[in-house]
Amino acid sequence: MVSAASVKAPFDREIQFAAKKRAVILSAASAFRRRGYHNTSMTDIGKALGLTKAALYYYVRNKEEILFESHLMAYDSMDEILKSPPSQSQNGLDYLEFIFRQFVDLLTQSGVSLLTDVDSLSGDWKTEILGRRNAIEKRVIHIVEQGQKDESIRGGDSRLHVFFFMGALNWLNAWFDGEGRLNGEDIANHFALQLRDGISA
Amino acid sequence: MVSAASVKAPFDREIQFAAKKRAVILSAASAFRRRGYHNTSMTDIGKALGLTKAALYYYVRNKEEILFESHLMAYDSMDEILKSPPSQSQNGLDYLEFIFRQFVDLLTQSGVSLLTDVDSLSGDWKTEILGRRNAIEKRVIHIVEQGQKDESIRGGDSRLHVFFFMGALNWLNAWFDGEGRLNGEDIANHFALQLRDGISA
DNA sequence: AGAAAATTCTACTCTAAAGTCAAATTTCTC
DNA sequence: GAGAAATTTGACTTTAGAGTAGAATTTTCT
Repeated sequence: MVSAASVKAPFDREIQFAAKKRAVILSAASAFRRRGYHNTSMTDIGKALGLTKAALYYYVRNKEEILFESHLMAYDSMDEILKSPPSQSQNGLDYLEFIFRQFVDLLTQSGVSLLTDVDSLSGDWKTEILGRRNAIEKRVIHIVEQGQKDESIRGGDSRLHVFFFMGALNWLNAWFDGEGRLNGEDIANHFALQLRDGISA
Repeated sequence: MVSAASVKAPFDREIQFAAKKRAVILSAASAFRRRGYHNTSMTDIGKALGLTKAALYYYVRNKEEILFESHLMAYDSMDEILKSPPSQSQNGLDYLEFIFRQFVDLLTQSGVSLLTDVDSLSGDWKTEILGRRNAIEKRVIHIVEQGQKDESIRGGDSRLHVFFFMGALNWLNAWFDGEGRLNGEDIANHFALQLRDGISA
């Protein structure tokens, strides 16, 4: 169904503004991922969108806000993925694989990027982002521990289990570029298997 | 045996200079790892050694050289590790574990850091560093392929196998901090197991 | 001790890039 | 199509931090 609201969207000022702001963040995030936050100037970000640097300041307060929102966007997506609960038949390992696959898809299919440059954020912004990352990590660790309880996942330090395959995810984000022989699905399949075999009981 | 050369070292000008330069690089590399290249100023680097910024320029041409040498230092260590050949009894998987353990030890025990900020290098320096990284990756991929041949490692895209656990290594470098409950040996044991189980045939 | 070499410092300059502002342009509303 | 609101721009200012020069200090050597 096409809602009344969504039909009106193109004429709604706020929605238009939000959509453009989002485009700025997404485009910048992609550049940050490829070249790094500090190697991407506001002029670069503008140019990629056919704008001058000054126009960007109509959408964001400053460069740091862009970095902050880039991080948020990634963590929002991950939170979204983590919302879907396991089906009753699913043991911990299966559920973990299910989540992990979606993480891989997120990074390979949607334009969302996992950024590493948290230290370029200051004060509250940094605190919030670190908090979000931590919460996600905790959530995944919890899934692993569920799996250890139902004996689908082998024992051992659950955090170390998680750090290992989350590293694969972060690294994937760094080398994957959308071109090349490897497509997202192949990677997801391969990684899912390596994840399973690495920690299954 | 203490060689004549090493006894003389403290009086040898060049050796003293090289040792100090090395200390600059190592200290800076550690700061780069923790806070990032661009969030570490030359003044910071100097302060950590009880020097002013200007004094650093007695040892290095510019900041970029420090980044370059930091990278080199890590890759030299990894090359060193990769030099030891497998023993005749060792299959591909065992040899890979042997190498991987030493990589983990390198990052947790010695002060060496794996940096990610390659894009802040320019021209030849960037090319060289990317080349070195590539060579190491190739070498590790080759080990995996040996393991696939001797059937100790399961089939599948060898590069993807490697990307997975090399991601764990890079990520380890980002979160490990020397304090905390987890010591290097525990991590090495855990990671080695997860590596094996993830790809063994 | 005194000269020479090595090392470090103070006090600058220079630059890239972030951020600002008032004016120009485009888009929407009636 | 006129006026208002939204968007974009060119031409600035500002700033953090890299890099430099020459003097000052420390170390080494005879």
